[in-house]
Amino acid sequence: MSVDKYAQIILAAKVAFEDKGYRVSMADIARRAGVAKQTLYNYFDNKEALFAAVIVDCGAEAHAILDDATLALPDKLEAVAQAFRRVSMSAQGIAGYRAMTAEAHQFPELAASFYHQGVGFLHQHTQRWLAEMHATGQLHCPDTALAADMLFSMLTGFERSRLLLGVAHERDGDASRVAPIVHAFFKAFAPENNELGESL
Amino acid sequence: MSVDKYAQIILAAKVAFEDKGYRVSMADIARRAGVAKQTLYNYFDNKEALFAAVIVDCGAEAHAILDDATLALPDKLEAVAQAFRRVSMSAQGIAGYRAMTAEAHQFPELAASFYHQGVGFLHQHTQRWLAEMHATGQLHCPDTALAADMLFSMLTGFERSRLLLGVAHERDGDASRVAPIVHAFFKAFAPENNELGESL
DNA sequence: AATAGACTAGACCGTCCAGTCTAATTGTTA
DNA sequence: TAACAATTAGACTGGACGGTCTAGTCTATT
Repeated sequence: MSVDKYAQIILAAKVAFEDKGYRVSMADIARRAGVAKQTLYNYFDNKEALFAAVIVDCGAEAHAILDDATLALPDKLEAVAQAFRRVSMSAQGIAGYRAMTAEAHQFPELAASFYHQGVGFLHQHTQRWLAEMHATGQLHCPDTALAADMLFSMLTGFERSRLLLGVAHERDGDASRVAPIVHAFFKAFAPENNELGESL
Repeated sequence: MSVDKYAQIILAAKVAFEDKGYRVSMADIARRAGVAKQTLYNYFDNKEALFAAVIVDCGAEAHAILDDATLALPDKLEAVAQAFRRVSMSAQGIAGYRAMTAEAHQFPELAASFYHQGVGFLHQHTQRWLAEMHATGQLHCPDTALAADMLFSMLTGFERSRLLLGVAHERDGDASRVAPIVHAFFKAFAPENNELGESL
């Protein structure tokens, strides 16, 4: 029962689940890990436990990256947005999202933790930060939950759908969109300190 | 081979796929349809064909609603946004999205048509309309593809994730968010006819 | 009454898979 | 070297499922 083998199994299982979803057979995972099937069962009680471990691992990974990025928050929202986008729109991010959403019914508590460890956490942070900006008059943003939703929606939303559906590929998830999105966000929530006609 | 039975099967299969994803057994679908398993195979060559028929049916349904809504486009973007949101965030919309994205690898051409019949179509329309608005100076929106992405992202994006992951339920997909989102969109793409300092 | 075609119920086949079991092998420690 | 734990390959079980087939029913048309 070595740590190496554990990591090796988790890694292979992660790739396998990303590749084929929860459907991959345990035999397939064992083959990818270069390990006997029984060894999987030495480390994990059953397939669900292995899947859960993989998801938790992904969550921890994402959490670490995002947690790191949020340190920059007061200064640079854009850096946080970049990090979020890098995590979410990577091939692994998309595959993980697909796998987790597909199985959310079967593993509700796991799905919830996937959310809260990942983007939900970032969402919370951002809300606090928006509230500050609102209080100091730098933004006009009374509904921080809605505003945070809008921001993170723009950073993944529609492109993610295209990636999930296989309509677009890879290169779409590049970083060049972050700046205009963040810019648009600030403009949308700029304080109304002049006579802007809001025609609609 | 009656039209009734066909519709009956499609309907039951739609509910079944929404409920359990592509995994539902044909026996289950037959049971729900109140029909013998063999009858399914009288109407459809195999499970894939049945799934495809269901997806096409959903696509047609969504397309009809959205096509209708786009008639209002020059006047009321908000009405279109409402329609889009109603389709996307309904329980069926979410379940269908989940089922289709989960199986996109297995049915790439089907996934593509799902996209193009649904939101992709709306996206195209909106782009043309944004281009017009940009040309007449009503909006400042040089990259219409990006802007349309941002709009539709905000209308579903983050909330859809919560619904897919089972973190939020139903009521989130309500209509009250459309107005502020559309408002924010217009503000973000308002023409820059004054000395707004764009600090970021 | 006879014919044809759709329908039903359920048995059945082959395949795949989660999970168990066993026997042999390897590696480590004493 | 001896003992022990971890690992391996692979056979095996039980069950689910896609898909086929069959025997027989029901309905409408001729």
